[in-house]
Formats: sequence, structure tokens, C-alpha cells
Amino acid sequence: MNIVNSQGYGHRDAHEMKYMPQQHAPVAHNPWVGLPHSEPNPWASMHTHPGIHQDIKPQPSEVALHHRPPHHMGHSWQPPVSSPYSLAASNTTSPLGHHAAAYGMLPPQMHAGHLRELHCESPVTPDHHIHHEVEEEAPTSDDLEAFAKSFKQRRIKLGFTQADVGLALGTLYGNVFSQTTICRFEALQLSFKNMCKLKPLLQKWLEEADSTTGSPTSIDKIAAQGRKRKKRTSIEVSVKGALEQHFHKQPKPSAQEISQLADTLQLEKEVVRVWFCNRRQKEKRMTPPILNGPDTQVVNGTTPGPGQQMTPTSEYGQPRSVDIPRELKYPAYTHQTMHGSPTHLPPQHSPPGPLLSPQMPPHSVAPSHTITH
DNA sequence: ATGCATGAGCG
DNA sequence: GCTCATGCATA
Repeated sequence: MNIVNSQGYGHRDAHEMKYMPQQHAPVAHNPWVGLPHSEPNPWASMHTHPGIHQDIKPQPSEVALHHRPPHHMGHSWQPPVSSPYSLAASNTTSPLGHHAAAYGMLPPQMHAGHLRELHCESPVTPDHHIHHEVEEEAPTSDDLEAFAKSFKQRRIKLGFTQADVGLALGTLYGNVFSQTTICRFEALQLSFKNMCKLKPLLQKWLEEADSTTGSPTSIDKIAAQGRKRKKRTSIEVSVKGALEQHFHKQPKPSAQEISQLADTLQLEKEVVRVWFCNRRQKEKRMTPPILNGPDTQVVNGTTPGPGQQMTPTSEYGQPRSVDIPRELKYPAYTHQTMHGSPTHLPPQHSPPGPLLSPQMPPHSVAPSHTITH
């Protein structure tokens, strides 16, 4: 009764983790290399890794007009536009941006008639605050955070969901991303490197979305196609607590330890192994989980410069307890993580002042979530 | 929004 | 077997 393993799957690759022989995406090139010029890959100078195992996702084969339901319509935020997304050819909603969409990148759908003019002078929004001096070379954590913040704001105002964006990226640039990824980007829950990677794409999308008063460019769902996934194992809170505990002691347990732990907790070894992997990965995010262990002391003030690496290669060697300056580095989280309405923002946020506590754990350590399973 | 999972790439 | 990017499924 510890876990709720719906299926009796052994290992994913055990015998017949049967997943459809789905042909992999023919696209075997780097996504960014295919970017429509202009973006000189910031991370190009960062990743010192010889091989950036990017798992290229299936590319957008065809553009299927696909729009999401007009949820989140009646919101507090000033309605600068009647309907964020106009149904392609259906109608041409009032241009909320009504500024020319220059640089002829507009999808053929819209450009109804609000293409006043095409200034090819300012690649950014004309009448908008021409903020940030496009730091494309090496975004800093602050840059990323600011961008993520801004991105979310605008995305919402434009009436797009995270899923929309993910899909749009696919149609526009050939890389489809899931709602999850967009979400994590906005919440800075990706690795620094990953954030840097996605930023340009999202930035471009934003420009597009901004310019075009609503292009429901999206492709059809191409998500779960055939691969049969192992049913998600639900780990009981108490077990999670135990895992957390072990994690504090040894973030990188040996295979044997894992086996042992698995045995003790009555979990599959694979599940335990994956749990630790995910746990470590979580630690490496820009907004890692704040673990209030008995040794939660920030003993690291290294402020990674432009070429920083959130995780200074120093993994959780042994005395894992340091390297938690992240919270201190990204305290400006007025993020509304864990609130009910996803597509809604407060008309006025809290002032950007010292209102932010040095730490705003979405769920500070909570070794025992109150997940009502 | 996030937990568990997959898989490429790399030793 | 790990890291890392990414996402299905679910809370």
C-alpha cells in the first residue's frame, strides 16, 4: 500500500515496455541552427560540452490552424483587445498591437489589414518600452528572470496559453515544446543552460505574437503518439520523506544503496533510481527546491558571471550542503507559483522592493506533502 | 504546476 | 548508470 503502481510494469526497458515503433523525427539538426538568422546563439559560447545531446523533438510538419478555447476571457486586466486570438480568417479582431508586423515573418493567416506599415527599423515593438538591450550573448540569471517574467505577462495578455506557445514554437521555428516546458521556463525551473537555449525562441515568438494581432498558428497535437508510458508511480508521502532524508545524506546513492533503499521502501529499484535522478535535476534548476535540511547554510557567495553555470560543475560531491545561493540570486520571485488561476495576473503586483524575502520556497521542504492521494 | 518517466549522449 | 532536456499524466 505504499505505492500505487497501477500497472505491474517492471522496468521500462525490461521486456516489452511496448512502445510503438514510432519513427523518430527526421529532423536531425539542431533546432537553433535553423533559426531564421539574427539570433547568435547565446549559449554557443557557453556550452563547453563537446556534445550537447539535444533531444530534438518532432518538428512541425504542417501548420494546422488550431486555437484554444477562449477561456480566461473576463479578467481583471484591462481588456485592450476584445479577443486575443482571432480565428485566423474568421475575423480580424481589433489589433491590440496594431503596429506593423515588420520583417515579413508573418504567417499567412493574419495580416488581415493591420499591417499598416513595415518599419524594418526597429525589430522590436515600436511603441512599447524598448527595454533590455537584447542581451543575447550571455543572459544573466537576472536577464532570464526578467525575461521569463515579462514573457509570461505578455503571453497572457496576448491570450495565449503555455501550450499554445509550445505549439507555436514548433510551427514557427521547428521545435515543438510542451506546456510543461513553457511553464517551467516561465517559472525558471529549467537549468540555466536550458533557459538560455529557450529564451531566444520565446523571444522571437513574443515578437511575432506582438506584431501579429493574433495568429492562431499551431499545429495539431503531436504529443503522446505511441510510446506506452509506464504508469506514473505515485510514491506515498511517507516514502517520499524517507527518500528525501536519504537524499540529504547521499544525493548520489550507489546502485547497491538504491537497491537496498528500494527494498526497504518497497519500491522498484528503477523507481528509486529515477527519483534520485529527478531529485538531483531539481536541485540544478534555477529555482531549486529549498531544502531546509539541518545544514541549510549558504556557504557560497560565488556570483556566477555571464558565463556562469548554475551548477558549478561541482555536483553534490559529498558534503552536499553548500551551493544554494540560488534563492539568494533569484529572490525577485513575485511568482505566483501555486495559485489557482494560471492565466491571470494580479492587476498590480507587489512592489519590486524589498518585499521579497530572500527565500520564497514554493513548498519549503515539505518532506511530507499533504497530497491527498 | 509538478511528479515520475523516457531517451540521447557520454563516459 | 549518470546527466540533461523534455513531456505525459496527474494532482
